[in-house]
Amino acid sequence: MFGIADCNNFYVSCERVFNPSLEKKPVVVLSNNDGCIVARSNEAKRLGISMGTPLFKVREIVQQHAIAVYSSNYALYADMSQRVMSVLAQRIPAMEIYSIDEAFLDLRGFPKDRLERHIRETREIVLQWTGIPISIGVASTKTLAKIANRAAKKKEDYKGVCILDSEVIREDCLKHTGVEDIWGIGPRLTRFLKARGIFTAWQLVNMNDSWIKKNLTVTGLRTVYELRGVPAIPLKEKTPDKQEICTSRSFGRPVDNLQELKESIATYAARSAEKLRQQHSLANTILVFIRTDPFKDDVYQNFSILPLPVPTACTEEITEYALDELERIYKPGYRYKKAGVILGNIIPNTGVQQNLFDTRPREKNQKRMQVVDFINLKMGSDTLRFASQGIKKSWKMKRENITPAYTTNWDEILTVRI
DNA sequence: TCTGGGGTCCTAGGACCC
DNA sequence: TCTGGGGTCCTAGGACCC
Repeated sequence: MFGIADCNNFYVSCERVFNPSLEKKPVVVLSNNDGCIVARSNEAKRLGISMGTPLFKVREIVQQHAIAVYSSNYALYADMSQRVMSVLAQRIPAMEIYSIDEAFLDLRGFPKDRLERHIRETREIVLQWTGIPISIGVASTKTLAKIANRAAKKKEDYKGVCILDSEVIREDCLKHTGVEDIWGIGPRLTRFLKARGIFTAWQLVNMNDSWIKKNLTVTGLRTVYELRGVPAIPLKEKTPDKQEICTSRSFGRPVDNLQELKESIATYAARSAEKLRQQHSLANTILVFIRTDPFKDDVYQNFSILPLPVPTACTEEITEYALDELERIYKPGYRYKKAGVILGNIIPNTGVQQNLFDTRPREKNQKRMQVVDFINLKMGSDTLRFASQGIKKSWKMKRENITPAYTTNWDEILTVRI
């Protein structure tokens, strides 16, 4: 059996741990730059606020019902996530961390009579030790476990745990699951299926394989197998190295000059290089992109890809190239809204093909980066940084209503008065 | 006024090879 | 009038996930 543990309204739950007065009240958390709503408490969901709505479109409802609105606090959420995952890891033999708030659990070989009790206890312990409520779905495949998880969240009487362990329950669940709620079926396939009269998961699993493969490709066929109870998506215990690393942000205000764009690109290049070194890899290509506000007239967007002469993870070198590429695509007279750097063609940093005409002091650079990373790990990120990243960064993203980094910054630790 | 960020996987089609 | 067959590799674009 597979399980999936999913934190309920995760970002909202994190905020509530440190501010219990938010319990039972409508709360939402915003995306970066305070743009869209990306997490909602059950109370906010009931008020009809849907996932991904831009805040400005629901301002009235927010005011009318005094919904608490928070900027994203990723330092806090990432740390809380780690706590939840480490508690799960203590109780479950193997797992795959699937996202910031979800983990697939390997429950193979668990005696059936002890399974439910163990899962329920695990849920209690996570709540008690971290303050985060979770729901757990269990079934014979990942996709079915996802469906069980939805049921665990929706139906009160499941009390947060749903185990889908008989044919009768499976059939009943599939009949009550719309195709749009299947893991792996997105908006486009939903439209396609509904146009052909297929509305439920149960209808989908009864279609024949060749039709599914032809119209939904092999990924769709895998999903259908999983819904039938045949595992087709394995558990990935070890997170594979990233093949592509992207750092991009929208600006807090429009940026109309090259100097500030350069600061942002240097900042994103440095962050990307840091992620690259963390997984002991090197990049072969750098992509830089800039764009104006796509919701306004007179849009300009462009990108430039540079293949590197020698694969690298050196911040200085990556920044240098990235800034060159920026100059090639920058057009004056526009108000830019977003920029980013993507490193691609990533390879492990062992056994690198050298270049005969390379003049860079590679070993020296590598040692310097090691020192920079070490200091930043010990003294806090960005303790040492390149001057090209700018000092003021007045273009940086908007986060007008952010809570302190309670658990990761000594200066922002929670104060309790008794 | 205000609209996120970071990924993976698959396929079709073009370029190229013998 | 007639113009092969069988491949690989790469890229862009589209789909999906949270």
